This record gives sequence, structure tokens and C-alpha cells, in this order.
Amino acid sequence: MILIIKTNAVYLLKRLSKYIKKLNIKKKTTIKDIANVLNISPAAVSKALHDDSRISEKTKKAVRQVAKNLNYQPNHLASALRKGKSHLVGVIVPRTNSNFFSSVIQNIEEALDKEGYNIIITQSNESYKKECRNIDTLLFTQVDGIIASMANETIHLDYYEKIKSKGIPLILFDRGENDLNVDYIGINDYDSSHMIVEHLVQQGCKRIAHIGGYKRTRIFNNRIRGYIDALKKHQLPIEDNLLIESSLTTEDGRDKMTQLLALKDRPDAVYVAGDYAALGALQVLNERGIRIPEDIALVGFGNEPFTGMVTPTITSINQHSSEIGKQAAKTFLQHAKKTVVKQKLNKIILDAELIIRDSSNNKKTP
Amino acid sequence: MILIIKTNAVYLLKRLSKYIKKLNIKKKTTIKDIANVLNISPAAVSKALHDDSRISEKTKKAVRQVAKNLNYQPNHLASALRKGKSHLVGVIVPRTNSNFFSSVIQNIEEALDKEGYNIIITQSNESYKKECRNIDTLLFTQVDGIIASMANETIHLDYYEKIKSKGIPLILFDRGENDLNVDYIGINDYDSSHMIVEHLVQQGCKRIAHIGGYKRTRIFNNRIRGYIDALKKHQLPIEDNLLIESSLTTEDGRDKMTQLLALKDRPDAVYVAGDYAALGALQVLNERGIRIPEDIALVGFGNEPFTGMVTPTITSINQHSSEIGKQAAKTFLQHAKKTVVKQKLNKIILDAELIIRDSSNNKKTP
DNA sequence: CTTATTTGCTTAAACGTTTAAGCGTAAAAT
DNA sequence: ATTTTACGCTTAAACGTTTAAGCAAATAAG
Repeated sequence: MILIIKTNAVYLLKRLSKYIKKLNIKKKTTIKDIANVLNISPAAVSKALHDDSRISEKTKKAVRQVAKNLNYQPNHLASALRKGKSHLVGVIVPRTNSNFFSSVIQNIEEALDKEGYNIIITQSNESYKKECRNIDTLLFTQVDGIIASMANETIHLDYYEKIKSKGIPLILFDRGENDLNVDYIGINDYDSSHMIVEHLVQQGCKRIAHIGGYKRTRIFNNRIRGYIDALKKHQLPIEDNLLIESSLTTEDGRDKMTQLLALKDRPDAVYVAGDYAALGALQVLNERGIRIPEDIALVGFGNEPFTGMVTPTITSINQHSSEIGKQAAKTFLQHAKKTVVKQKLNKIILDAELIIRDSSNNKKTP
Repeated sequence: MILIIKTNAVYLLKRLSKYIKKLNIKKKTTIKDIANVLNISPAAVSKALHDDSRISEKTKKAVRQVAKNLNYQPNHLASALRKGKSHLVGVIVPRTNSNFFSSVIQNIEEALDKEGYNIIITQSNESYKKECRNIDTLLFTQVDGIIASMANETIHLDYYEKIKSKGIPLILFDRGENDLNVDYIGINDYDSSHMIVEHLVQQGCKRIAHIGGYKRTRIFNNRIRGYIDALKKHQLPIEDNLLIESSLTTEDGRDKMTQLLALKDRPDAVYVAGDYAALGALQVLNERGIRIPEDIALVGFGNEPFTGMVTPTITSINQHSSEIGKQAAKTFLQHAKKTVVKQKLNKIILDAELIIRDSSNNKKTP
């Protein structure tokens, strides 16, 4: 059934045009088409395209030429199936519309793109259920690894164990968990709280309140611990009234600030564990004509762009989102490249940076 | 070589545990493993899992049970290869860290997720070159469709033609092109400009400037046309000085505002074609102590969240990002479901909404 | 001039699924 | 009793690659 045809120029041309015609009718070019045109085996074509040393330069050139003419595009699915690698990395974030997460994502994408990986982004919307579904979807899509920041709701780690048990690299960032024995990249939340309190003390604040995130979430817990320890260090009052747990949305920031203002003995500074909630707090203060920072100083967390846009601008903590993204990608690549299964864990804790702005600066005591 | 074993409970249990043991050693469960356990063919298993009517209820139950026990996860790559569908949709945006795009993406993701599709997000960073690479990557990944918003730089459409020529559904949103004969979802930019000018005229403005985007980008061109026509309608001066082309970054917004303030005859209103540039303009005005809106009224475009956070809050245009995302996903799904190749084009133009805020409201003429 | 080695390919199987075609067996229709 | 239909499965090929193994021919080494 195989016609042996002398591979001279005329025949080549004929065969090529025959194939091009077929292509117009439909179908995508495969390695087999190229092989047929050149009367060599598909295996040889595959090797030629991968610049295998056991294929002659002449054949390689011919293959590349025909591939170009036939507008050949490798079928990623086929090679992924055969090689057992999809070159896809799953990313799970609570949401993409915060600057922190979108910046992390952008940097992950850039770093992985260079190495031929694509990312699939999924959002949990802070829901544990959605997060589980995301994990299932990503595993189903045969991702080579997962980079994730956990939802606020997430307490059970069984789904993350599932990833580990599949032998798929898992890298957590920002919202991580100590219990889960995986790579982690984040900032030093505990120290950040110290920096903030230190700064506020320097500004002359005596009663510092903290609108914190959920205690059960490790990072927020660390911020709370840092806050308490820093207060102790400076022998400042630690009052239950001044430490409030919040969902850290703008709306909840408003509520919790209102709650603080209702106190007989108001704080002279409020440290909010998230910028969006800090914005809510700021709105309430502005609406009530309370001077910032003279009456109450305000500090946020995350250095979202708007903190530099509002009036007054809000002092905040820069979480080094780009560095986190880069490190997360790098950590994944280390796993992907090593064939070794056992490997020491990467726990990268970056030092955060306090960006001092108007909401806490140059406080003149009344 | 095939051992015929009576499928009684004892044997089943034995075979199951044998397989589970193997799994612990490594490897993922395949349809073949399930078939072996039950002594049926892989084909039967496949059909059972897809609830094929030609498989008995009894077998289906058994298959589902074994699948669960062996922790079977279908290999998406294999089925995608076989079926010629990856159930992956590529999304290309200039950047993800603007609220507009991340909101569109979020809505696309939600809508497609329901139908079993995943999205791969890529960013062009407004670069034509990056955009071309993104397209190549997405085609390489065998996406079933592409939803894109073009980079500012993009003028040549050959790469988009490439998508069309592959027969892959292409849906553009916001930044589209008339020349390219594809589905499009966007807002009515021309009318939006009319709404803005109308509003400013009502506020008593007589000299309305426009810091516009690049003329070559269709949407910005439409905004410019709308601006000019609206001015004509109200017999207001159309001056070259008052119409400036900008990259619409915050920084460029500052520059262009500064340029306008240097004019002998300053405008009494500035309509900026993008919120980030409007923010830059606002900063300059605030810094110079120019009253907004009393001295100069300001209007932005895009309704980014910060427009409601800054002082004064900025009047802007709501682009209905969620609706755009939903419609884009819906349009893709129409293509994906229909086997029909020829189909009428969807050009969905949504009416935008003017959100009036402090920067243009209650202008008291001096 | 024989034997090794290298070169440049081919063959065939594999990755895990899906699916068209086929084939016994049993039930229903004639 | 024979034919038809339906059921419930099996067989085998296919999707497009990659890759281990193998094999002739050419070249080098002895």
C-alpha cells in the first residue's frame, strides 16, 4: 500500500500541493502529514522537530520547511498525554480583582511563560466549597502543579492533602497553613504588626486598636499575635474592646470602625489588617469629621493602590506581591525540573515594608 | 493469558486490594484498572461512566463503586485528544489588574465553569508582540475558543485571522475591530461621550476638553467622535488644543492635565477617556488647589472602584463589565454547542451608564 | 578484509480515552 | 419453531505524539 516515490523536487512539490489542498478542505496538519510528504516515518519527523542528534541536518531542514509550508502546529494534547506532562499550572486565589492577587498572578504567569508553562486561574471567592471544586477541576485538567492562596473559609485541609497524595507539586502563598507540609511563600505578618505598632507609638499613640482578620486564618492570627506582643513590649493597654475580628471587607471595616467609635474610651489609632476594611474605616472617620491622624491615626495592610489615592492617603504594608509571585513560580519550577521526589521544603518568608502615608504621619497631639 | 475468574465477592475483594496495593506503589488509576477489577472491557467502563443506555444498571453501579474505591480521576488529556475538544478557553486581556478586566474575567469564568469549561488567562501588557505569543500559546494548548480584548498597540490583524482560519471561535470584547468579522461585545462608546458632554453642559460647562485614548483604537476613536459630535450639537468650541491623545496611564493623565492647565484659555471641564488617567488629572488639580468641579469639572471612564474613593469622587461611565463577561461566555458557548459552521455574527452593544459623582456635580459658576 | 562503531533512520508500542462495528445471548414477534 | 429485535457487552481502531528497540548501510578501527 505504500508507494515508493523518488524524493526529487518535482515529486515533493506534487505531494506538498496535494497535502495543502487536503488541508484547505479541513483537518489540521500532523506529524504524519509531514512524514508522508517526505516519505519518512512520523518518528523521524518528531525527532527532527526536537533537534534529535540522530537525525541528519538535511532531513531536519526538509522537515522544518515542510512543517512551515503546511502550517504545522504541534498538538499539545497528544504530547502531553504521551509525556505525562500537561505544562499547565493551576492557580487558585480568593479573587483576582485585588491588586495583590492580580500582581502575584501576573508575576507567576511571566515567570512560567518563559519556561513554556501556561497557567489556569481559578477563583474561590473565599468559599471553601468553590475551592474544592477548583481543585477537582485542576486535577481533572491534569495540571503539573498548583499554586494557591487559601480562602478565608478553608479550615479542612483534606482537599489539599489530595493534591499532595497525587504527587503534584503544591505551593501556597500568603494564605497558607503550617499544618500542611508544603512549600510556602509569604511575608512576615508577625513582624509587620510590630513595625506598625512601633510606628504608631513613635507618633505618640497610646491606645491602639486592631481590626483583624479571622483568627483561624494563619496570617491574620500572626498579625494579631504581633499586635499583642508589640503592645506588651511598649506596655500599652491590651483591651478586648480594642481587638475586633472582621471579614475585612470595606463594608465590615465601616461597621467595625463604627463599633470602635461607640466606645467610651476611643482609641487614638486603628490598625486594620486589610486595606479594603481600612478604606471603610476611613470613610466613617471622614463622614464624622474625625481628623486623621490628629484624632485617630489609621494604618492598613496590603498597600493596595487606592491607599495612595484617597484622602488622606493610608499608611500600609507592602506585601511584595511581585516577589511572592516570582518565588512561587520559581519554587514550582524547581519541583518540575527535579526528578527527585524527596526534596526539602521551601518556606520563604519575605520582610514586609511599611509605607508611611498621611493617615498616620505627623500626628500633632491636640 | 487472561485468567477467567468467577466474579464473586471474595475474588472481587482480592482483585481490588491487589490493585489498591499497586496504586500505592505509584501510578494513577485508569479506566483499564477498573475494567480489570471487574473483568469487563475498558470500553464498557467508559460507557458506564458516561451513563450509556446500552450498559446495564448493575454494571454501572459496580463501575462507579470501583472507580470510587480506586480513587479514579478521568484523564482529561486523553479524552480531549480523542474527542478533539480540550474544554479549555483562552482569554487574552491587556492586563488583569484593572477592575474592568478582572471583573469581565470573573464573569467569563463563572459562566464557562458551569458548562465544564476552564479558562486560560493571558496578558498582553498592551504589547502587540506579547499578544501574538499569547495567541500562539493558546492555539498550541488546543483551546476550544478564544475571548480577547486587544492591546492598544495592535493594528495588524493577521494573528487574529490565524485564529479564525483554524476554525476556532473568536470573541472580542471592549477593544475590538470592525474589520475583523467576528463576534463582539462592548458598550456604546459614541453614545457614552454624548452622555458625558450632555451632563457637563447641564452643569454649565462651556469649554470641554477631552483627554482621549489612541485614535487608532476603535473604542477610543468612537469616544472622540462622540465628543466632537456632541460639542457640535451644543455649538460649543471644538479646539485642537482641547483634544489630546494619551496612553491613558495615571502618569500620562498628569502630563496631559498639566498641558491643559498651561493653556491661555483653560477649559472648564475635562473628560478623560480612562479612569486611571482621570486620577492623574485629579491629582494635578488637587495639587494646584484648583477647585473641582467649581473651576474645572472632571469626568472619567470605566467606573473603576477608586473613582468612588478619591476626593472628590470622580464621575465616570459604568461599562457593565459583568454583563460583558457573561455575554462573551454565552457567545462562545453558542459556537461550541452548534455543530453548524456558518452562523450569524453577534455584535452586542450595551448601553453604558453615567455615574455622576462629586467631580462634576453641583458646579457653582464662580 | 573482517569486525566494530556510528549514523540515520524505521517499527511498534505506548499514553488513556472514546466510539463505530460486531457479536453472542435472550426475549419477543411471527 | 423460526426469525427479529434488543440487550449488554467486546473488539479494535483511533486521536497525535514520543520513545525504546532494532536494523541496515556507511564509516572507522583492527
